[in-house]
Amino acid sequence: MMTNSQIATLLRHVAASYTIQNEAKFRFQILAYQKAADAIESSPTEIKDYIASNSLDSLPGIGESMKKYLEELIETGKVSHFEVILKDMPEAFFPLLDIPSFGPKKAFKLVSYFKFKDKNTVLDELIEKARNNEIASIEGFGEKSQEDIIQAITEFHQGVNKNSRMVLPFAQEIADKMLDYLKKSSAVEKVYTLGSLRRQKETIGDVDIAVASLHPKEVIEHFCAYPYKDRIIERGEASASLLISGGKHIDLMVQPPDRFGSLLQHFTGSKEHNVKLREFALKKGLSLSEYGIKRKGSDTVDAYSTEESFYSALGLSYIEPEIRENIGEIDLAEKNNLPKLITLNDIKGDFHLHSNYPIEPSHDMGRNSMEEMVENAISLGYQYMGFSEHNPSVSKHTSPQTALLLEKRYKKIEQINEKYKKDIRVYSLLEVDILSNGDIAIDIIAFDYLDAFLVSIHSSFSMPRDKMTERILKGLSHPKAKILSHPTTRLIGKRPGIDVDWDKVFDFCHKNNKAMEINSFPQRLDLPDSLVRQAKTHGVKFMIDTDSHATEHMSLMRYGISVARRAMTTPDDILNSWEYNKFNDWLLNS
DNA sequence: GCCGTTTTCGGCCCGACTGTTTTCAGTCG
Repeated sequence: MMTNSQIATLLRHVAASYTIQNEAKFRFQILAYQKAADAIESSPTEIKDYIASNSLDSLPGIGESMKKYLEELIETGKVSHFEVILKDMPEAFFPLLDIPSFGPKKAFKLVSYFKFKDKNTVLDELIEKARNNEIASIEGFGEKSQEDIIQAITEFHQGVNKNSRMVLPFAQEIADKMLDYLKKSSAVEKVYTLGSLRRQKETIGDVDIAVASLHPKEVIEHFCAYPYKDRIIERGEASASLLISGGKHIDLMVQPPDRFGSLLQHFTGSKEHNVKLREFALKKGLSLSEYGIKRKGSDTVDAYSTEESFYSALGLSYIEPEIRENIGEIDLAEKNNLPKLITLNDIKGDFHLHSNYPIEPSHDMGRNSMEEMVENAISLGYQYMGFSEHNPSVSKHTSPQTALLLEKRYKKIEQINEKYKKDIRVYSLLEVDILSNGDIAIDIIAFDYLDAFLVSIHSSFSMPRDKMTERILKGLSHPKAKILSHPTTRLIGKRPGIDVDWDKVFDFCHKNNKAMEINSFPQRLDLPDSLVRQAKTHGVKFMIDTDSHATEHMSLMRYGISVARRAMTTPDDILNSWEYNKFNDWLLNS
């Protein structure tokens, strides 16, 4: 079985081989293979599943030929066309491509020069050659590049065991620290976080920052003097880049205020959005860059101080950063048909809250009392909320004991409703395990003490797809089971999601008025944005919840909102943005 | 090799920075 990332690597190897064989001749094949590799790598759906559903060409950059190659790859484990392209490349060539600052040319030159043979030792051998001063004399290399090779491989070895991408709050913290630092310089007029952090992608590689200033030199000077840097990676007139601890980069770009709009647009990306946007502009005879817009045949570059004016000059309505991912947003902007995305202000309740109310749960309890969480919800302006502690543990309780615990809790929630009735409606919910056979962890005699419940998977994560799908559908089949909580169960960077026939689950949810949760915990963000998009096409509705185990977690809602925005959802799609009566009707009567 | 409101051919984003050069090639985003 090949993973998407392994397939992407294979395609990049093909592109690199083409580059060595004849870059000019294969120029556009090289681009095509790289584009296909990007698309596959960033796709959450396995290639074999695309093939199974015959939808491979829905991926941008996968056409007729690539489709055939991938089918051959999944079926036989190899592609004869690729083998012909790759057969003359030494195997020691490929590991070098993983090293930052190495491309195909440099890698091939060194491997050929030293006649490296072994892919397992080539990195060490190359460092050895550099230390022995055998590289500086090669044509096109020198003392500095010899040193750079040692540094690049060493840093690669240090960083390779770490998770290479950060979860959002971690990256935000790095960015905020730098923003505070930059604001100390009087040369800085405006400063923004851009790149994937501005687009609120679920994980962040590098932190990108833009500054508006009439004195770029001073700004770069100040930036490069950042006390928490490991070293300066590059330093130019309008941009610079720092390495900070953990192998992360902070990249900076500077433009004067009157060109800040095009800089924001350029540096926010995504790369795929920008490429598409520039192709779109070219057809209108316009060439785009961070400096502005150049009309064909003209030498002047028109400046735009805001992104709105930049997009408007292309005949497009403003595109929110979260959806700049080449997912059809440019077409929609051209037709002035972009959806009005959900915002944090639209949210009227949180439905996945763990208090410390003692019901001897199967998993971790919350830290705060029900009252504390209710008061926090009121301060957030919510109109309704639900407590959904984990069910009492199955092994330690008989079914009547569980019912008794839930009855007591129900009375407690009734008291709370009485106390806070002017401000908020509190529902009695529960997060109920779906056991491995599809049964749920509470008995029907407990249902009376619940307005509704969430179901979720907390065990037996690796089951065959058919069995797992059946398990989820069975768990959701109870009338009061309304929400599938953290549906994929993934933990970013730690645990992949479960294997499920999502189309089947989404169809079931749509037909039976069940909701998918968008869990806001930054390590979860589950459903992921791409599956939210997929679910939306089935007509599925969503609950954005925090899964809070303490009052301060309740502010994580913003990350779930980001996921929902990236999936182009509107308030109509998000149940907990609905007015109370409509929402109540869905929860209790649908 | 991909793609389409200039559609089945003939295009394909745009520029910064570095090191090794003396005008440019390679890499990156």
